[in-house]
Amino acid sequence: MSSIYDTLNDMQKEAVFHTEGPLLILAGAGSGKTRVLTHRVAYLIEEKGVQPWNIMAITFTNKAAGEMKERVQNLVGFGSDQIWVSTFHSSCVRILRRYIDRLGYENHFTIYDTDDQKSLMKDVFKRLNVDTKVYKERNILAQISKAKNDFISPEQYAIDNQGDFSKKKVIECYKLYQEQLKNNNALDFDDLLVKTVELFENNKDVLEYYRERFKYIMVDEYQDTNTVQFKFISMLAKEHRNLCVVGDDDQSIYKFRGANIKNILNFESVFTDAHVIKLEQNYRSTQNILNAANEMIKNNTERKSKTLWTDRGDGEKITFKMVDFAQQEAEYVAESIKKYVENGKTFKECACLYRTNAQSRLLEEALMRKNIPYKIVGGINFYQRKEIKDILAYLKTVNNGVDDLAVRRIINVPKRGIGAASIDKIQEYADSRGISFYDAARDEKCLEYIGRSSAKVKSFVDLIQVLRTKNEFINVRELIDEITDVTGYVRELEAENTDESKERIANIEELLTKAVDYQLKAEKPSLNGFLEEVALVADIDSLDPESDYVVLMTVHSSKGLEFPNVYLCGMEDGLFPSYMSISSDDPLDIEEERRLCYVAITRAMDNLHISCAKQRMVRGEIQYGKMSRFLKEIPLELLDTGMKKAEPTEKRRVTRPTQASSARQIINSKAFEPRQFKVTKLTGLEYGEGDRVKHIKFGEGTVVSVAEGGRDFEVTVNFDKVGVKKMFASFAKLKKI
DNA sequence: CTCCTTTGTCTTTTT
DNA sequence: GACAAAGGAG
Repeated sequence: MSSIYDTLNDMQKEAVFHTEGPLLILAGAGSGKTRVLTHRVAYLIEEKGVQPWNIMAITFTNKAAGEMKERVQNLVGFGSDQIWVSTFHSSCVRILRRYIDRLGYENHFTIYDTDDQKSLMKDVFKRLNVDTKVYKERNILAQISKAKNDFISPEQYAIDNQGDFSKKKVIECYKLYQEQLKNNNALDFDDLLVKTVELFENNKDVLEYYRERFKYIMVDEYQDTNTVQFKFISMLAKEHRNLCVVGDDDQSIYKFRGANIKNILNFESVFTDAHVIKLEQNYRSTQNILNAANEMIKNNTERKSKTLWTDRGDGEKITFKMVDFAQQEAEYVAESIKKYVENGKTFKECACLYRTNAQSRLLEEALMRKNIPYKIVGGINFYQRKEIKDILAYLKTVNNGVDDLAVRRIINVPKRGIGAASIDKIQEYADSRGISFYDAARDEKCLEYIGRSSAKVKSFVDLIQVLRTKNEFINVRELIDEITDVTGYVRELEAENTDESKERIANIEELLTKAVDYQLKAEKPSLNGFLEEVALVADIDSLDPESDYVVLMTVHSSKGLEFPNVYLCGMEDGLFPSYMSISSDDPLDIEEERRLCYVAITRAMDNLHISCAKQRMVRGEIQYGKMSRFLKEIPLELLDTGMKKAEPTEKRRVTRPTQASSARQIINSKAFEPRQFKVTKLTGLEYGEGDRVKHIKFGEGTVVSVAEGGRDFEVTVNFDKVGVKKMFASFAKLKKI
């Protein structure tokens, strides 16, 4: 009898069937870990009788969560919406919305992004008379973030760094920063985790509740978890101990954000009875690409040994191109993509990866010149744009009157003649009374105190009050319309009539679309819910698999993705690896860069192009770069430098650590041609489009479409009773009737 | 109070 | 080279 689990290899099966107790899955790049996770969820529900709501799966991005949800849905069908599949951050928000009042916050708290944090810190600096020549907001925030990621409170931080004079200011700032956050009823990203763990520590009943609820916990990208995140999941898993973590120590690339690689390296010593499974078979890339990745990553000392192999065959060599100027590199990439597509391929198969966001500009220009559709991920996020932040600040003000940051942002946007002097006076009044900025602005006595421009402040307050009243009756989209209309925000932009202002209007319109989307999607739409969703999206979440465009992004953003045709640009010493890591006295910094490079290489399925430029502009200065040291770690036989000097005999000397016989390679390489794939597979199904079929759970229905996906068929069926469902053919066990 | 010019800083990566 | 902060003129 066949089942969905037949399509898994032995190691994957072992991981899926091992359901009880701690489990560490070391999953190399492209080894099908998402398949393992989704099948494991299916197995728990279908075979072990676990209730869907007893399962929690944590991913890193919303995109990964969404994909996982969908794939689980296809496998399980029933009750899958009861499983918690979400990111660390949104899980925490969900918990905090319910219980944060126990920590003295209000449940409709706002979430501060990096820009908000900076503004708040600026304010803290002002209050503490911090010399901005000596201290930088970013730097202090980084230190605070580090403390938070290690779950160190301001009080503890003060004790730990008592004698350290250089930390004196940081201690003060951390304390006041945290107080201000609370006054504004706001949490920053790190707080979401910290406050949840705090909540668990101080409220045993809450912890008990979630422990009972999440009997089975799975964590994806485990190598990138930090100490608080580890605390969060280990607290939850303590009772039932069914904690399954999936990760790859070679892909740990978020140390700068507090990720603790020890979480994965020491998993077995913390959970002494942990079962460990290695997934080393790669289903994504050609052997040439894997060899390059393997050879390079070997140079790292801190890792669990692991060698990826595939039975896909050697494939194409990796092309390497060195040019004189960075512009030529971009030109070369664009030209190569153009040729690639002319050969019957698509744009969306291509991705350009780079170390820093700044590199995107040249590529963008080159692609534009050649009329190649593209999308840039990262850089300036949609929600970081001025006009969007302004509108959101209005929404926040309407939603949460104590978010001083939001109120101060918009009190004079668009210009109302309320200047810095008036704002300072209101703030002064608010501080002396211990009330919020907005409440001060509403106060009659405060208006008297301001003097001249008090009428303008009054009309601003009236405006907000009207919006608040209206908010009771209208939805988010209508509220945004109301705001842009009544403030004249859009009208002002229209009058400007420049390219820039037109783009801003378009962005506001896009925000409206997003509000409508939210309205339709959310179970219980609310202003608060909208703001929350908006705060937690990452740029990568917006990647649309349907649209045909080249994707441009940093290597960091590319983690977890795969593309048939990958361009790795700017492979120069000082850029990749970064100058910071080269000049660092910690040799482990360069290892992190090497892992990053490993991630980059392993994104490629069929073709990998590496390029570098001898000269490029960085920060308005010309930099002369040498070829990246990482490139020299790739065996020369794997590279095609385009100089035709490689003799054919060299081909056979390619290191091949696997047993894959050449006969098998030929068979397999053929199997990857789409046409053949279709023919062999289609004959295996007894039903097709339009046929009536029967499903064990869903009853009878009509087949809408059959699509090939991975190693299986994805069948879409419109069931008479439950509607349209997507599922895998081998699992659905549909019977033709 | 606002607009314009000058000055300084930043660049590694982001939920 | 871009962008924000600061300073100066109207």
